[in-house]
Amino acid sequence: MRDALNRVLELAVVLNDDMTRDLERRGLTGSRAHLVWELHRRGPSTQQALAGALGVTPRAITGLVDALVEGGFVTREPHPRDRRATLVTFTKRGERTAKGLERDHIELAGKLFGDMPATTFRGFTRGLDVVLARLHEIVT
Amino acid sequence: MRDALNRVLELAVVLNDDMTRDLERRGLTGSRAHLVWELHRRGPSTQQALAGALGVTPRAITGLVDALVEGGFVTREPHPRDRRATLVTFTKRGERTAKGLERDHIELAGKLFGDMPATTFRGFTRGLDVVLARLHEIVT
DNA sequence: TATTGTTATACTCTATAACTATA
DNA sequence: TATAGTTATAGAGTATAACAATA
Repeated sequence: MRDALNRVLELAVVLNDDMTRDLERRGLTGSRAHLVWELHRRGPSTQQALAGALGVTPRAITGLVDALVEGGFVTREPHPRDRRATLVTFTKRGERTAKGLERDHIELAGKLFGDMPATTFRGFTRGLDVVLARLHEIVT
Repeated sequence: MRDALNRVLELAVVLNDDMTRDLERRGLTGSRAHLVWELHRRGPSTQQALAGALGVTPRAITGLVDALVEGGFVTREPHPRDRRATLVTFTKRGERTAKGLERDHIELAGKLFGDMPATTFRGFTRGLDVVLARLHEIVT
């Protein structure tokens, strides 16, 4: 069991390193890519909404949006009905980048699972579900 | 396949959050715990050796060791045969903490896998091995 | 000359708290 | 009063580069 946990942790680390390298190729850090990912799912969003989605404080969002504006990925647009708020909105480049992230995600899933025998894949995902359920019990 | 990747990523995130909470209870951050873990495996080590083990620069080790000395987990002892080097060495508290980390690790593995049916566990670990192998191919 | 660990400097991410403008 | 986002300040982790002491 300890070995299984070690391999799960190894998977997490190597996966993170690999994904980080891909993000850097697209001019993003992990945190900035996370924001781009959520913005892609939600459409133009207030910074409050993004803070909730990413689980960080509004102050952290200010920094991430500053960097993404600087990099030409997003703009801050005035909220149509609340002059306190801004709507973080993709530029063309941001849109392209978000779609690229999605392609990377699909491609990675294919590389990891694509040529895995169906029975192995089912066994893996079944175990994964059980582990995730246990983990959520622990956290609660 | 995309869903399987998403669940692997979810596992990584929740596992990391859970372990981080446990580390904080022991007065450690993730990076400092990583150093403690390696020191436990290797015994008293030079900062160069720790930099290699953790995959960071010697400068980063200086900061981590400073914090661990401050927290009473380790001391810097003179190297017996090389006056340039220091041997990072556990205090009693550091020793106890390292053993505590090991117990936490075993306990977590037990919670995650302990009551899993043997066939489910085997299916999971087999899939895990395949995924890890694919991932290491990708990274290479 | 090469290595060990330091200081100097900088960047990313995060947090809390005080503040401005608006609701 | 409450909310959206900012500035101010701080801490953790990391990197590169220049440097001192020692090998």
